[in-house]
Amino acid sequence: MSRQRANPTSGELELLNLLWERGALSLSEVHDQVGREVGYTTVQTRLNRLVDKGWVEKAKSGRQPTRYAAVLESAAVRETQLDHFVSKVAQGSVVPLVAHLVQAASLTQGELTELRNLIRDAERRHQQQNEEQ
Amino acid sequence: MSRQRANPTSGELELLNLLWERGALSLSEVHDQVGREVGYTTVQTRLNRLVDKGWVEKAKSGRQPTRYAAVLESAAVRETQLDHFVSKVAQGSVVPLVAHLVQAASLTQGELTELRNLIRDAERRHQQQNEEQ
DNA sequence: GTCATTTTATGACATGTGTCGTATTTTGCA
DNA sequence: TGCAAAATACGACACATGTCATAAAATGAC
Repeated sequence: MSRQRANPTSGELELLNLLWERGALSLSEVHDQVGREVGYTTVQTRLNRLVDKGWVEKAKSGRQPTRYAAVLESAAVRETQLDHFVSKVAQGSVVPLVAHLVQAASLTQGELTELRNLIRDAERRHQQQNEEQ
Repeated sequence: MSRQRANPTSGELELLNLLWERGALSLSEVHDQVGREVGYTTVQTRLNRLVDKGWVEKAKSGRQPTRYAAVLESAAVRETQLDHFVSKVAQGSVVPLVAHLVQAASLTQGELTELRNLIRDAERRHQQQNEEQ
């Protein structure tokens, strides 16, 4: 897996997400698992373009059909996209963004607790930095 | 302003952000304030395409040059984009997303407090729902 | 070994967006 | 009023991406 900077479109992400979730897949498997009607060779073309970009790898083993596997790390891509989102879309303002998230996304009790701990840790780090000065 | 669903590209957002921040601008003003080298007529074309989409409005008053103004509400667009982001990019998992935010974005003490309150409110709403059952 | 099925290679077209050049129109000043 | 500058209209090209058709090659069942 590679942590290279990459900014896939939402269509490219459609395929990458599949490969991240299910691991290396053959073309026909990808085609089957794309959850909508789309031509077989359409998927083929798109997958191969991902290969050209170095985001996906082809591996042929024996007589099995070639399997496609994600080269990029999902976490790295998501972080890149998030950073891009914050700077270009949210214009750097994080609070309204999170506000919408905790309201629109119906989070479980457990998730809310996790978030609370996250904030608490960040506040502690802040506290420490202030004391060090 | 309109709350219609819209999914501008990052290039379109470049112009929309300007109009949201500075209000209605003439073409030459937009051109001046785009923070990079780009042809005058390039900006013209892009702005007019935004008009064709109904996302921006042209208003000519007297002999002043036409002014372009955003039709869309910034908050609505950002929310739409965020929802899209959560479902397509983050695959619905909000916690790691917020985790990256509170770590990467260097938030102020005040912002952290706001976030903590946000979470607290959401937890209270949760609590109430449980009691009602 | 033949043949239907599956896999793979290639080429092509449409659309959206970014880019700009040129030409026309409008404005405002001398 | 005439003319330079500013504003506007319009067309064109490039590139990325989504879409697919067609054809060739590989595979496997008989």
